Amino acid sequence: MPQTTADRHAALRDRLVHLAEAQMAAGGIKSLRARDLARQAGCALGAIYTVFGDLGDIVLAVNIRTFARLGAAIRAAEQPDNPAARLTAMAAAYHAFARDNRHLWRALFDLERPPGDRPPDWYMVHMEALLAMIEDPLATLMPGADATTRRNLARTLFGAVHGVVDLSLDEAGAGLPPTEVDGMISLLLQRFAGAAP
Amino acid sequence: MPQTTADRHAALRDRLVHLAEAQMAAGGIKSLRARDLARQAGCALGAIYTVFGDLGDIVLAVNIRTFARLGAAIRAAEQPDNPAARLTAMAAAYHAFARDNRHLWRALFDLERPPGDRPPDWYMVHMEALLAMIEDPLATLMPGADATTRRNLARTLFGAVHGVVDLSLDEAGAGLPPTEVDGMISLLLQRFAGAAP
DNA sequence: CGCATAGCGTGAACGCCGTTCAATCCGTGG
DNA sequence: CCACGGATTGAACGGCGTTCACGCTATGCG
Repeated sequence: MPQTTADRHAALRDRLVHLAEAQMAAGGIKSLRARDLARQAGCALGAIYTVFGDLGDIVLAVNIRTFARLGAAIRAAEQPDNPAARLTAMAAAYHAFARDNRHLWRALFDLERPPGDRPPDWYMVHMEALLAMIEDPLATLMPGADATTRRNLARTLFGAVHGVVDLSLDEAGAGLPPTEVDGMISLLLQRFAGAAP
Repeated sequence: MPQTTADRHAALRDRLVHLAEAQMAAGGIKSLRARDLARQAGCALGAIYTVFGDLGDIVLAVNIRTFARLGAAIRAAEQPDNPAARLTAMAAAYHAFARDNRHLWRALFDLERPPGDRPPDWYMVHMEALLAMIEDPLATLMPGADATTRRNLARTLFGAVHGVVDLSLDEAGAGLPPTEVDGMISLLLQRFAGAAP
């Protein structure tokens, strides 16, 4: 009994996720086609729906992997003792990851959920982990702040960095030139950290 | 000759843009259907393509109107003399507009352009006008900065505010609670403005 | 070993989409 | 009144995600 049904399903899942990741990295979410995946994976069109509910579920599976790589990239950034420098280093790592994984990174924020329902648990877990990494230097920076304040500040800083990176990677005209992004984010964070509370 | 072809085309354009705006406001870009528009406008399906190249062109026409309303909303915000207060007031107006026009506002940043080509001119014009409004208080705040620096700073601040607003309006888990957004943005801007150059 | 059966994989078919274009309609000039 | 040309039409096209009735195969049983 070398191949149970579950084994075959797991193998197919894996093949589909990797193929979808490659396709999304190359052409973005919108370039994902069920028929292309089936052909590349060597399975029938309908087989996809025996291991995933729909194409959106495959995107979610890819996003899990992307989130893991993003977290690793930020953790791998040097973490100076100086809290402001640490925030800057994390932001630079975030920017670098977004730039180097543009389509996969964008897919993280393109979850199209039916209106009003929560994001998947795993999304929250990864996101909370990211935000916790920001809260850490904040605790040093603002020893007096309570947990709620730190939580809100972390979300503010993340949103701010995310927004600057987002607009700069959209060639939409509102973004900074690529060479200026890290410097400007650094300035923003330095000024935030530098002002006395 | 009460109705030339051009008149009829102009009237149809107008009807289609307004219907598309209503539909997008209610259900977002993705809820726009050529067949719905044709039925509601009382025209044939093909008639749409006599006045617009494709559905994307209708979205662009709606976006022009949204951009104009956004600009008006921000100009209508009180403009205190204090530069930091002015930035805060503009950011609050931006947030309020985004909250009250969620889907139309989001459509502004959902331009799907073929990769590598510039956004339409009108987009740049409106965006530059927005950014110029930010540069104005910056000139007061940092008298020594040259034009390029001010331009980069304006884009940084816009991106930062945009990012915080964006994540908070996505119920994606990374955003601030709605009640905290204005306060946190204000704090961010105050700290930015407050630090000595 | 042969047969019945359960369940897995298949790909044609479904419904919906944006877009096109041959056919039709109609206002106009002769 | 007719003929003509541009404007309008909506059926048709190609492509999409998703489904499901069918056939195949692998397994348990007589």
